[in-house]
Amino acid sequence: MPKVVDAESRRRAVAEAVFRVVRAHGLDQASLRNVAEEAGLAIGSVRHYFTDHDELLVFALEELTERVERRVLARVELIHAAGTPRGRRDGVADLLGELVPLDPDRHDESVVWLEFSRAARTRPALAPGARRLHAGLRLIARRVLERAGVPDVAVEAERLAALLDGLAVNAVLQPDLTTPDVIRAVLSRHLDGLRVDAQPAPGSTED
Amino acid sequence: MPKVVDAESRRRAVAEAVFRVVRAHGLDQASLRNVAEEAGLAIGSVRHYFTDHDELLVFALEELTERVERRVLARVELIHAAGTPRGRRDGVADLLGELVPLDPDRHDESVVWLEFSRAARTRPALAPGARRLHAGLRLIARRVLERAGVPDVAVEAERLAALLDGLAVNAVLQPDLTTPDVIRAVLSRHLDGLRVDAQPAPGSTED
DNA sequence: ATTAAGCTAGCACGAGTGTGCTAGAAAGGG
DNA sequence: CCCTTTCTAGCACACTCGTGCTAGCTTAAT
Repeated sequence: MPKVVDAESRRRAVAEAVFRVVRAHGLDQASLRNVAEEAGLAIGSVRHYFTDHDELLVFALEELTERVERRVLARVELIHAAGTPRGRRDGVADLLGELVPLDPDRHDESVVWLEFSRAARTRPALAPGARRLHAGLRLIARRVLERAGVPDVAVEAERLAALLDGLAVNAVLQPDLTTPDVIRAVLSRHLDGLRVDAQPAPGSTED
Repeated sequence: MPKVVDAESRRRAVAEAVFRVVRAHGLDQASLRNVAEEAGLAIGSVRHYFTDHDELLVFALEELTERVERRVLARVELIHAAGTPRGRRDGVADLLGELVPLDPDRHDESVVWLEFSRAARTRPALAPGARRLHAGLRLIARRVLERAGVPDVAVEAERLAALLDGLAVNAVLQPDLTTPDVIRAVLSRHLDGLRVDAQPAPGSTED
């Protein structure tokens, strides 16, 4: 048999190249040729792992989603582990901080998120992935607020989700004005207004 | 002399065509050919009014900005006219509602705003216009909060601006989930949390 | 060493892009 | 009338795009 290459890791490497191109020049510049060059491969090689241009973008979007989900789930574990209300509040702040561009890595992630989400508006192939990310954020917001005993969770979850998205968008579009310090201050102010460090709601010790 | 055509109104008509194409298919589809067809003109005609593709997009962005500014300024007039605190609070709510996609027209406007702002990240020609819109929103937020006597205006203005941007983005990207009702509820909740209907700050009767 | 599969590399085609340039149509002033 | 200027229309060029297709390289099993 031939040279055996771990196909999945190769696909992930190409997805990384997609992220770099999108980051630097926008999603519409993520052509097969540009991505192949960024990945250090010939265009034919990329097409050996992805039948379609669409499939490449869909895979990259799934890759992004999984990466975010992995990070968020790790944070959820930490919150479960924390016993004191104080520890919980810090855990929540860290969890939400995970979803907002506080460091260069997450900044890049937000850039790619915005590019893909925007593209999904006019590219049907990307719509399911974008929807999943959107719904995931709302789910997290809802869970966090329920646990904290915040009233009117439906509206508050939308408000929190909109704030997080807004901060991410601002950091992406005007990074010199929306610095990590500003983001942290705004987020902290919002949590104070919600009294997230209050006692947990009754019957919320499990799950 | 020849057939005299009002050049400025013709440029504005072409800009409208840009908006329609961007709305329907995204900014990267706003090629000279597509825009010309949408405007019912030949590509050569469009190029008679715009030397460049960039100039066309920059003009369209300026047109969008002027439209928003006109609407906002009209609202500011109304707030100045209102005497009672109650009237002022309603005026503020209406002003902020002007910046968020509550009806189809403003929805389309938000779509175009997001497309241009995003494009400005990798297209230098659009950067000044996008920056102007961004700064304008913050200026309005700051002014409104100062008038309402909200403490810590710097952070609160960023929070309000991020919320407005986030609502707009969500309405653009997932319009079936982020309905006008949701937007109104979130905005109202946020204003309640700020106590915008409190007494105006001392020395804020002028300007 | 031979074989066959996975992999790499790239040519070719039709479609779409911005732009330089040109030729004709349209219409008010002489 | 004709002329001049604005406007309209579009050809042509070089470029990029996704994709169908093919030829050669690499390597593990026989």
